[in-house]
Amino acid sequence: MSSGELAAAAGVNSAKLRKDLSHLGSYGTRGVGYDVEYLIYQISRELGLTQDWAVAIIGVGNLGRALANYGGFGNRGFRIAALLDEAPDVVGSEVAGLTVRHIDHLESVVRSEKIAIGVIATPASAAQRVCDRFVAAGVTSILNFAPVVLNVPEHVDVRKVDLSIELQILAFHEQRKSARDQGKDWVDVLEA
Amino acid sequence: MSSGELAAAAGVNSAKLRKDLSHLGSYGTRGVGYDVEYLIYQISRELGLTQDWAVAIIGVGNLGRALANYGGFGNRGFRIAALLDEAPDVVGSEVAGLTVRHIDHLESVVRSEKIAIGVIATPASAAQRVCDRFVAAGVTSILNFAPVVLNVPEHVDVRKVDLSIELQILAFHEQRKSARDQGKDWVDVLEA
DNA sequence: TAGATTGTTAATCGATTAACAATC
DNA sequence: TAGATTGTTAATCGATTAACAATC
Repeated sequence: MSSGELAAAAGVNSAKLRKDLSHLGSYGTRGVGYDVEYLIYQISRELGLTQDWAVAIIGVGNLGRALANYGGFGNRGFRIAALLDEAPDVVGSEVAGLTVRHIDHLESVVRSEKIAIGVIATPASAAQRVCDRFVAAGVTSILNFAPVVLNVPEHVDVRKVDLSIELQILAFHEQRKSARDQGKDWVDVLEA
Repeated sequence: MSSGELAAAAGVNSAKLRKDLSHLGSYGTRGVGYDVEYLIYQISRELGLTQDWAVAIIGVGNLGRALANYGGFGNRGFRIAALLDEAPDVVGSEVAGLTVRHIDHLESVVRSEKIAIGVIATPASAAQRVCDRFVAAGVTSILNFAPVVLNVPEHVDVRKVDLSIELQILAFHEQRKSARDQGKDWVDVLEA
């Protein structure tokens, strides 16, 4: 498949597509194009999707359960390897095929399961404490759903998922729509 | 407060900050700076945060419950106005202070509650059907948590929350870290 | 009036795109 | 060899930043 076809499918410029792909290496053939199958493999490898990543979820409330049951992870190389919680009525129960363990086992679970990514789905009040334990146990990638900004050392990556930001973006567009209906053209300036 | 101070706090260039603020209007005073209180109000208004937006959540499983109980929405102008589901054992139960109604009431709820944003937290199989009903009922902003790409008319905004993308970003960085440990310097090129 | 700081114009920088030599 | 398409260099475009006239 040529860069032109790929670019059209992706909705980008073909020169940009070729330049971007060239960062990964020289996987095309002049006069012929790209082997899509091979390209998918190379990109997946580059993005780390060909590896298997063990994930631990801390906090087995509604959000933790939703994450544990979310099917999309498995086929992208993520394996939910452990669920931990503090509440006695949750510890020991089975969720998404795993037995929930007490949070006291965090350090030993990180070691035995080789946890690469820690997911924090606890209330805000517990998040920093859990984070500190992850960091002390050697986890350097953390996904935080709690509505607090976590303090971590330089070498640790934290990504914060703030569900209300998505709503805010929609609300902003919604407002623009009604403003435009009222002939307030200035809103278009902000579109850019 | 001067643009220099604001820029330092936000970690951006002061000229950029001034230029960006100038898009909203001329809210600074030469020789003096900006009134932060007033600036916050103007920006909030611009972003639509001073309005009250009614939100309906369809699908009251673990994710729907987590969203309904998420505290962060209220103080940003979002009000969960309705929870709808299909399952008889969920309909009629109380979640986050609201009684779950049957999805048959979608159209009437959109009208009576003046729903501005529809949140789809159903299984993938039901998402498009729910989406179509939202659109037919006049909702033009949809937040989709189901792992499917929704088909909507031009004038409808859809935002898709894909939880595995956040994990993928972490995995990519995690891979970079270990690659760097092995002296593979090429990964740094991708950082840009 | 002198000092400070905005809003905006001009200069710089980086990213996107067009063009083309290399080559399948 | 002739046609096609890559990988990359050069040109273009837009966004960021520096500089400064306007003005509080």
